[in-house]
Amino acid sequence: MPPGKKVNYPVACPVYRAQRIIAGKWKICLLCLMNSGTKRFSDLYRNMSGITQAMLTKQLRELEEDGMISRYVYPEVPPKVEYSLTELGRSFIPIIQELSRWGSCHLPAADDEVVMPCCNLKKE
Amino acid sequence: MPPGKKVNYPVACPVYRAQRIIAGKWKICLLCLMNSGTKRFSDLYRNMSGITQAMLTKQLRELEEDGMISRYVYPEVPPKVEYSLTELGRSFIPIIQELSRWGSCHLPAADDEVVMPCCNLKKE
DNA sequence: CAGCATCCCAGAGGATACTG
DNA sequence: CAGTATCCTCTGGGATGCTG
Repeated sequence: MPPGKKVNYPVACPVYRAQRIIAGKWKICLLCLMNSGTKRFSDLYRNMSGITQAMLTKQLRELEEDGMISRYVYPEVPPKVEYSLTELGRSFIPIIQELSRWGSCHLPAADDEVVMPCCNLKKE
Repeated sequence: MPPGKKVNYPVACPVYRAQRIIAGKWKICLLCLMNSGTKRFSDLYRNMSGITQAMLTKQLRELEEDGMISRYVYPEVPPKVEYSLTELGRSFIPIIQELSRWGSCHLPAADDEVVMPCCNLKKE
């Protein structure tokens, strides 16, 4: 290997920035669910088994901070909050589909295999 | 949202299987380095600032278990070990490049930005 | 040179209870 | 309904030292 530049701790690299955004345990899942349209908190909660409300809130906040989703609060009682993908969020869906395709082609499937909703859209 | 099936804890899903494989802090970095050809342990170690030998060994073992890289030990003293991408490993490089492109286009770059070697190859 | 063995820690993830 | 607020657990990642 030529002298070249050392690869620094890769946090600042674009690939790693991208990876970090979807690193959360439920992030991809959420993006996939929202890909089919705007969703209420309760919609998401009811359709993800295993997640707690606290965790769901946290993951949603993080996705929002990263600009992947937007949050709209209706001024009502009881509260109503809707989440939807932003442009940025939508632009990431194809990569999720790539990952899914790669995973399906190259790796052994488990018995309890479940395919993310959005990944069934463009399965060639 | 229609009743449909609940999305189970997404560990068994192809996307998540794929994600887990490259989830390690140094995995993508290693794949990128090896993309330019076979590398010795010391090559990798010297070119990644911040990693410890213990950690490097661990990450390499995991990539090997996942079939992403292969390991060849020369029967010599002192030891000489070479690592290289497998077919599977090579097939993942394009996705890394996608991630990099997405990260570069859509996200603010840091000052100390470093781009993974392999990500400069196919930057359109 | 290319590891393995130990010990350690921060933070991601989770359980549970409460509320405007 | 859509959240906070606390507290707890587990594991990915790291530091350090030793060796065939």
